[in-house]
Amino acid sequence: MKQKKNVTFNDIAKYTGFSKTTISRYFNNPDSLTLENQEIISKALVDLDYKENKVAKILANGQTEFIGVIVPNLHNHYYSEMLNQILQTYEQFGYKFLVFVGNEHADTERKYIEELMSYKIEGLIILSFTIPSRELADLHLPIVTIEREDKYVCSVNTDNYMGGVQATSLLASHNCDILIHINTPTSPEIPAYGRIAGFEDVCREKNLRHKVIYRDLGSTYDSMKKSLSEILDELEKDYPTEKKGLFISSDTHANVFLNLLIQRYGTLPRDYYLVGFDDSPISTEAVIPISTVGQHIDQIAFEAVSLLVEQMNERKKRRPAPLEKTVHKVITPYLIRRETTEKDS
Amino acid sequence: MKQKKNVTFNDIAKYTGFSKTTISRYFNNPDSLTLENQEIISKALVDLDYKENKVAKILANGQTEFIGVIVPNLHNHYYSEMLNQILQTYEQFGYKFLVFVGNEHADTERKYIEELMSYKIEGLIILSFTIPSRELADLHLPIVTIEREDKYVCSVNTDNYMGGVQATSLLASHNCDILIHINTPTSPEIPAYGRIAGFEDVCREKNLRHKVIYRDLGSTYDSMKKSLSEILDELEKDYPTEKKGLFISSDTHANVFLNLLIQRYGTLPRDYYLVGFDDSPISTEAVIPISTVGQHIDQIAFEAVSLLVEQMNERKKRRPAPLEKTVHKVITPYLIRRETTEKDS
DNA sequence: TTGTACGCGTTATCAC
DNA sequence: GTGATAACGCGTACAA
Repeated sequence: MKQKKNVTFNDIAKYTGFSKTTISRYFNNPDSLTLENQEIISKALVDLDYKENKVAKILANGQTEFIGVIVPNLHNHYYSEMLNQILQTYEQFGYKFLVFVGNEHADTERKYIEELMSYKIEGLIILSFTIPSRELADLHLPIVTIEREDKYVCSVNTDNYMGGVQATSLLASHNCDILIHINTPTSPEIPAYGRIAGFEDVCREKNLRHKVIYRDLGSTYDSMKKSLSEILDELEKDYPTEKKGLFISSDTHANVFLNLLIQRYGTLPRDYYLVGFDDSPISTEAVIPISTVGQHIDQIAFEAVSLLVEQMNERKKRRPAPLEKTVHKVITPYLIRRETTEKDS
Repeated sequence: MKQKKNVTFNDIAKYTGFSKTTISRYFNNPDSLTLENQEIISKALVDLDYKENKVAKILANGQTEFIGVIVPNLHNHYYSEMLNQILQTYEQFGYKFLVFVGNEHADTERKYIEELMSYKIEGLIILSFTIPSRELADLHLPIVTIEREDKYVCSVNTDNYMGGVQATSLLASHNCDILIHINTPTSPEIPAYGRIAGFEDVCREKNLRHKVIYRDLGSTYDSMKKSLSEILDELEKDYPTEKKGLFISSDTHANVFLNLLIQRYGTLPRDYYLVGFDDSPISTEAVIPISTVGQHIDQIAFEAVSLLVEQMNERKKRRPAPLEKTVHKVITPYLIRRETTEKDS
């Protein structure tokens, strides 16, 4: 089967005259060998061109150093960038990632989780949202979710409420006559709901005229364009003269809305103020750079892996764990003022 | 160490009265058991809640079903979408992917490859371009590269030459007075060079006035904007009245150029025709949808994994392999006509 | 059709 | 400081 048989501890042992045990110790506890013997083994490794075999190591000590990851997709910039940052943590923690794309299909994701379990992953990071956290908790495996329903498991989320507050306050500071938030219908169970709550709270607190427009914009560019075009018509009709401050649920949507305005008026009319969400590339690359609220994706990824590593380490102790309550970390977002709010200022 | 000891073949064997071997056969060659006994074992699996352990399986038969993947980054839509499609092939081939982000640092990538080897990956897909294919070939492992220098290894690439021809022909069909191709300095060794060759060949063949502008546009939006703004100035100066057909190396760059024009003129001037490359989201989301050449990322990913699987299967045969020459598959791109060329038609 | 015995390459537990 | 020996959980000749 195998091309060339790999060099093993046995080969090194024979070559050097030591036992397998000593070779093992050279790697795991070198100080217990004399410097002399370390040298001998070190040389043998080179002579024989030894390559380590982590599979054997895993079977022997049970530590795979694997973390499973399930993302809904990688089209969405948020997910691909999050995966990017998660993978980067290899440098700090040394864990390897087995990645699956769930495509928002619960049973597929369950199958993936089973496969991951068979590879003895030590922990799991979940970005997909089809499987309830209740069910995830039953896996009895260290788990961290990111930006999804997280009642029964540990999680790291953006402070969406604060994001909503920041965006709304920015619009308010420009003295808009009417503040409008456009979003898809959102369950209060998921973190993104905070954006809506933040918007409403600021408006109420400051006693501002406002409105939330809930509408499913679809996932294709055309459906988004169609829905937003309708919304634009409504706004033009309902608030023809008012200075309108729009907080739109994502930069992608904000960009479509902006393009509609440009196509209609050749420029961004003075009575429109726009803020998006995510600080995704499109917010920079749009004809007119879009003000937005950014999530610290790098921090979130790092905190998620940290939180997971903590749990995994706890598991390895002899007295397994005090298993405290589920931890929910929250990362504060940042506001970026760009031209859709700071016009020719 | 371990929470609860896992149920093993031994446990099932004791429970059912069979031997471990029979249990193993139940999974790998069930037909060799009587239906009756299959039932008994099947029931035992449920009773004991058996979960398979692939790590042990690997150590025993050497087949990890792991494929290593190294991408330069995941910011770039092309890479994240390619990874997306690669991961999807799990459904057809069952291979799991260990993914690393190389960040274009050769030594880091070498370290990652070593780590991957220690996990006994069966094959490797390389999208990063820092390590020469000569060196990759020396790993003596099934390898497929995608869209990079591939002299000594198998690869799957887009037919960049054809892409260049398509883009250029489109511009030519609009009777542009001058055709211009903007690109970064590109080595003839990498597939993307074909775009330049295709452009030049079409222009020469049709005897068209043309020019290739080589310029490093940097990687930030601002540097791109700055460089392209300079190029725009040059074009305005050199070809003030000519109908200009621009083939730009990527949609991202084409979008920046488009935005510059819009900012300058409020609309896309009638004497500018633009074609980008990649069919990335920005080409659709731009103020004016950009004509572009699309790569069949799904096909490329599928062919890459297929090609790899072929090599891996060959390795498992008793007479290892006729090891033919390296295979280079080529996928034809598609042209999308959008508003930057098909104006009000 | 089923079982025995050994191997896969490492770590862990004792001894010495 | 070092070495036997037994796990780890499964696959596979070979035998019956």
